[in-house]
Amino acid sequence: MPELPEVEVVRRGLERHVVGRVVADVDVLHPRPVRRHVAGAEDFADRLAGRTLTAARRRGKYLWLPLDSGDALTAHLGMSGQLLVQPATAPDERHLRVRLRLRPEPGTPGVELRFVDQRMFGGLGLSEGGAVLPPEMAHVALDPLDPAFDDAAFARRVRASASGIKRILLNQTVVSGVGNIYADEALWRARLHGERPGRRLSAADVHRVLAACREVMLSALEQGGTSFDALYFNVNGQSGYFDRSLEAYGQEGRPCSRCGTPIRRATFMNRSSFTCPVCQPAPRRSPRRAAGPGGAEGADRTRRTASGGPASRVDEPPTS
DNA sequence: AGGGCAACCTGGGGGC
DNA sequence: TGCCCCCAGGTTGCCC
Repeated sequence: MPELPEVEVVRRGLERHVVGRVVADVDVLHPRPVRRHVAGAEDFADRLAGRTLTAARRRGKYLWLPLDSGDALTAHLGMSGQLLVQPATAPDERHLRVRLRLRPEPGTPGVELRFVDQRMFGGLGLSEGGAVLPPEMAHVALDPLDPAFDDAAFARRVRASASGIKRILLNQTVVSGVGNIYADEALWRARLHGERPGRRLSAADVHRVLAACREVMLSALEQGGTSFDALYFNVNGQSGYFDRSLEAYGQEGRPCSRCGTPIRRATFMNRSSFTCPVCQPAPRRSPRRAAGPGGAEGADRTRRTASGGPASRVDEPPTS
């Protein structure tokens, strides 16, 4: 599950191994990953052939490689995407979707840039005139590691919002690069429950969770960034960070390392959230009760277990 | 208008 | 043994 650190590791790998190379030709083996290119897979391949990849850039979880044509090759890894640099002789990966053959340099073996993606939530694109910043990414905010990230503006925006802080952290138009895993980790570090409405947080709360986002992402970046020396680089969220350093995400039932209380899993936003019920107390009432006029569905009232069960969570098992 | 949420995908794993 | 359902979650697009 690539979030900012994993994508940044890929960017560095691209910078090192493919920038300056010329695309010889392109095979689109599955149409879905280039679905965003409305002119079709063939046009996508034609526009890349013969072009030089001049840089490797990133915004949030999006990548792009400016071309000498002024266009850009764009990439998003989605949930399961990988960008691999492989010798042309390497056997095809099971989920190989797009192959870019790079023009061989004298005296070196042929190399390919391969987009491999099991689930195909991600994809490649060709952004016209997108070398500086693809318009398709203009809506994406800066990430917290960007020196130009405006902490004060972020705090103002959070504190003006009725949404839960986790939802805000996952909103790429507010802050980019944070996904479900690092959101949970940052909230655990900041001792904040993800359903706490932004407008009920103090400025100190917001700065604390922002600092925590930076800490967890930098920590992951250090660990991931040490392991891609080889020509082959493979990043799909499996950095060592995942095994060693997670305090909350995926730790259901394990004792919180601060207070020993078992970490709890809850369903939120159609996915899992992991929290320490003691360090990260849930907001008192459901975040907003009947925020709007149409609260019919919300009739499912806050479920409360006296013995310290789930404080307030709506658990709806999908109907089968 | 902006927030909330289902759909998009596939393979692995658990349960029966 | 085999099948079926659930689960993972980033982003888009639709609905309210």
